[in-house]
Amino acid sequence: MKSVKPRVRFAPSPTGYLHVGGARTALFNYLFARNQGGDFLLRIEDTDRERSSGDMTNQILDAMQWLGLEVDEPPVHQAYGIERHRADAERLLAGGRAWRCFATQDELAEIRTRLREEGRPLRRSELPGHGGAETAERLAAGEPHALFYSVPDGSTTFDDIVHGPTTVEHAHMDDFVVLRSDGTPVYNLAVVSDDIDMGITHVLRGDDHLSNTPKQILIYEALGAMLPIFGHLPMILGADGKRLSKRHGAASVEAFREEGILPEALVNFLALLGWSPGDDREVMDLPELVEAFSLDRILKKSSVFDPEKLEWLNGRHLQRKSAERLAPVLLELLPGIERERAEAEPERLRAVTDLVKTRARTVESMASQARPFFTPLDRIEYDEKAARKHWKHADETTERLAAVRDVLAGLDDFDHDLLEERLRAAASELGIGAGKLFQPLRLALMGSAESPGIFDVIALLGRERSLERIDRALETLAEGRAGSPDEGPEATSRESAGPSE
RNA sequence: GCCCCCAUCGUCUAACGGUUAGGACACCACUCUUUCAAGGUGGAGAUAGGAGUUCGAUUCUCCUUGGGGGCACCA
Repeated sequence: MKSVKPRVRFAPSPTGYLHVGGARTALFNYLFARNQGGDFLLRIEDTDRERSSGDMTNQILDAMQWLGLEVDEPPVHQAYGIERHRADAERLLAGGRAWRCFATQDELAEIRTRLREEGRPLRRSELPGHGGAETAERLAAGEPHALFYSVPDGSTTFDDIVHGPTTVEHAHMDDFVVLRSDGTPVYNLAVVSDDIDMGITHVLRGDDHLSNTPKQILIYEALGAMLPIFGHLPMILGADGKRLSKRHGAASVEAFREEGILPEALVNFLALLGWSPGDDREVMDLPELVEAFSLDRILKKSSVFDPEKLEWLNGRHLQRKSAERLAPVLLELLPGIERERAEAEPERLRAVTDLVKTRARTVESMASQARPFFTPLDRIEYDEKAARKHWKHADETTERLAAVRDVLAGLDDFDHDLLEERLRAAASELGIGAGKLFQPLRLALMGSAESPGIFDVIALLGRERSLERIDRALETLAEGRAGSPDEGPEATSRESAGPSE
């Protein structure tokens, strides 16, 4: 057995954002290449100039980089190979494997309809006045014409790496265009020509290309090239069983990125669609996937994209990821003022990140949980619902917050365990359950009834900020602007009404 | 219409012909607890249907049904 270094490629057409289906295809190619120590290449199928743009190409490049799918060679642009495509088409013609077609598309459509009814494939012999003098004349007259591949009798069999042996009868295959009358190549020719040129050994692509494969194999053979190994990956469907599209919500890599999904999570999730490591592992990063990947574990069945599982995985990766690496991501999602302040306190940002990453499923939610830690005093807003519930009785609340204030004011060391000891003691002195003290306090410190553990919050806020926040809450209560059951929904304090420090 | 492909819990999946058909997401209950999460424990939930082959089929074969893809001078 000779072992050739595998060379694979991902070949998207730059007609929009990188679709998750495309990303999955790219990923499998990448995983295979890395696992085998082969090369992973990128080819932009920009033959169709009208639907392509450099902008879209850059978006694809960005998305792949974000996912961590590094390419081994500069991207190839299919459009640049057009001369070779033409030359290959000429070779087909010279070898008697193609014919010139002077018929218009309308004429062809008519012929096709007729043949379809009769159950016969399109062949050159079906064209009126084929061959002979007429063709020669029209050619000499310089009439534009397309080149059609001439499908021979027989059948084509290939051993698909995921589907196994597959055979197609040529009788079911029409002769097909390889070169348009304007001299541009058609997909099936261009791909084969490029894959030969790039030395591609394995073609891993979506299921939807399965029925193109026999045509391409015929071209390979006519061109005298060695066949690559083909592997057709199952499609990714939406919840309704239809092919995944924008209708199903986010369908592009970019969209998930904007929704706060980590690249690790998306890669992990995509890898698990149509493939599994064989054991019960689910949460894996790119290197682990590379290590575990093998083509023979690819499924044939198409799979449904489940955004909820993606989110769960994202949560897992959030927990796995170090605060150092997460903090910059979080920082970007903070609003201006909070971002500035967080940036000025990298240590605190890191600690806050550690605290919130466990309870978040997206970086978005991580950011919104981290935000209150950095909100300037006069901008803190108290959640209305929480205030109605936990600050219901202003007097009582004031008494309790004041007690907490005293405790904190008397402490130099804001250590988690010490805080817990003192505050629990305070609660029992007041003769109330811990929750009755902690919830109003949480609201005072964070403006919300939901936050990380209260002792962590205090420790992280630090002495000065904790005290000033409690003071502000006390003032707010005194002014009766929050928590009063009689007041309307506008009772919550606003920036404009905020007390000065 | 013709051709091709596919079929295990709602979803992602495991089970080289012999398992009480396993795990994960989601769901439900309980638990932990200062809130929200996370975590822990438990529960419900599948081999599409029908014929074969076999001592024995999720697994092999065929049919049906269902789903997907393709049949362009698109890629």
